[in-house]
Amino acid sequence: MGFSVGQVSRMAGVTVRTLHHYDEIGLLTPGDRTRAGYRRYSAADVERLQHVLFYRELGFALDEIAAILADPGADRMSHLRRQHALLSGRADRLLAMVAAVETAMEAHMTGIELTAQERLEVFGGFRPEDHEQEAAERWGGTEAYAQSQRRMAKMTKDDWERFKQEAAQTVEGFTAAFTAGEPADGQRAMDLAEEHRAHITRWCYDCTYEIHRGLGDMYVADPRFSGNYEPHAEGLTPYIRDAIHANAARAGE
Amino acid sequence: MGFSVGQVSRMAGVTVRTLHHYDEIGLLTPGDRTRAGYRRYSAADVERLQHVLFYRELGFALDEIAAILADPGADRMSHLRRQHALLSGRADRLLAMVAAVETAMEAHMTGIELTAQERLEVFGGFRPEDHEQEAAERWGGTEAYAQSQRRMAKMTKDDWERFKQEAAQTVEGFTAAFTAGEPADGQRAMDLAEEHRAHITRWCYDCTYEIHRGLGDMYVADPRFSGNYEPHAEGLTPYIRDAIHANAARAGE
DNA sequence: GTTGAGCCTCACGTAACGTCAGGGCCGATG
DNA sequence: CATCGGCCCTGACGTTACGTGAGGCTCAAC
Repeated sequence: MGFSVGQVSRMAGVTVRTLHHYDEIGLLTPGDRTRAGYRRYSAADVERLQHVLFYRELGFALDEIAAILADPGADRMSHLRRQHALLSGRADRLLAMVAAVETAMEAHMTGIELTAQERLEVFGGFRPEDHEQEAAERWGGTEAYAQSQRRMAKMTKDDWERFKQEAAQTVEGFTAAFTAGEPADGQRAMDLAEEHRAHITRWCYDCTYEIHRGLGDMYVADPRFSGNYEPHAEGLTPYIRDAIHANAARAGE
Repeated sequence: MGFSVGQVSRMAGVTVRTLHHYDEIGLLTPGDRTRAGYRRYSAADVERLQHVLFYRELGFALDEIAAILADPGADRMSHLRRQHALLSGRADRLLAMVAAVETAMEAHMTGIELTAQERLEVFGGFRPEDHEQEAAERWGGTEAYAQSQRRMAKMTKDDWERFKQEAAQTVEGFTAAFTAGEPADGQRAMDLAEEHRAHITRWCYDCTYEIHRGLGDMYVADPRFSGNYEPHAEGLTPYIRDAIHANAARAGE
């Protein structure tokens, strides 16, 4: 008994070449060979292969996988814990992205018949639709997002303009604090961050500190936000993010 | 205005070299250059980059991504639909894996103090624990799995032996049908598949046709199952899977 | 006894970058 | 105004994780 390369490759859904490769680099050396030199994989070998593929799926390099599997201090339970942490992290991200796409689809459909043109008229290039998608992508908040959608949908043109003006004021404040050289974890910057959070809560949805931190990170990462802030002052976007984080830290959690 | 390579790389979380590479292969050519030859990325360029990274994350090759993004017939909505399908597929798989690891952890902890030794004694190598983990990995059934756990936990040594005997009978039947050359989608094979499904439902949990199909696939993929079937006849495992699929198709959905 | 499927070992090819090397741009600073 | 540090440029070779044959052995089956 024991399995040949072909059998193992079919079981595990990899190519024969991959098995050869893993043998070459010593990641998975079959326990035995026939007298003809054929590789013979034991059940234990196949189990090891499955662990390899598991970690590979999660994006680990082969030498890292070798290190993980070689660790003698790692018992079955610690492996499971590690795998669980890695998997749920990935799953969270994916679910957030799914939610983002769903809401984007919704926004796309409803937005068309409602206000697409009008919004463009009012805001020029700043399209809330675009921001909504990305926002959802980060905090994946099905709940908060739905809330936001409902409120936003009811807003009139006047509301939009007031909303935008308030937002602009906050940005002004941040710009002033930033160019004045005040630290991002200073009193003023944190107060502005809190004001920003309140602004969102008032107009859009209940913005927790956690969500707020997510927003801050996104501002830096997304050019549609940073592109709106950076023209005021180079480096303003990370400054705002840091202020948000400092404010969240101040607030407790 | 417009962004430099460094700025874009920081925004998107990629290296400068990656942007150079995408420029080289024509996947993402910056809209403009300064007189000094510096790349200048427009907001549209950055958006394109985000789409590229999105599909890259999902495992597409760069030339495939180029094709996707080049498709003139693809409007925003069809992109969203595609992304949604891809994402939810991945998310499903990940969630199933998370559930699998969770139940494996549970089984590991409770199993040790309960019956680990006894089960080993009875089955000599065929450890239901191991099978449970892998089963859960496929159909990720929190519900069905919990049910199974509860029922299994109550089984006595005698129950286990009857269970195993029934299982062996089914395998015998499959082996006979297989070696007799009867097709996997034939009457006999499908009946055996149905019997197998009933067997699981009786002893373990409510095995729907969908779950059953998942099991069939797993039997082929996992050496702990295939290793138990293949000794009866080479090729028996895929035969059983095909019979299960045929039976599920016959049953309607 | 030969034939076809499966296995072996080189060995070069490829995708998607990483990593220097050698050399311009440019805003601040002495 | 020189120069210094940071950012940018273009080659060009290195790396990872295999893909893809070439040429030849093995083995169950007809």
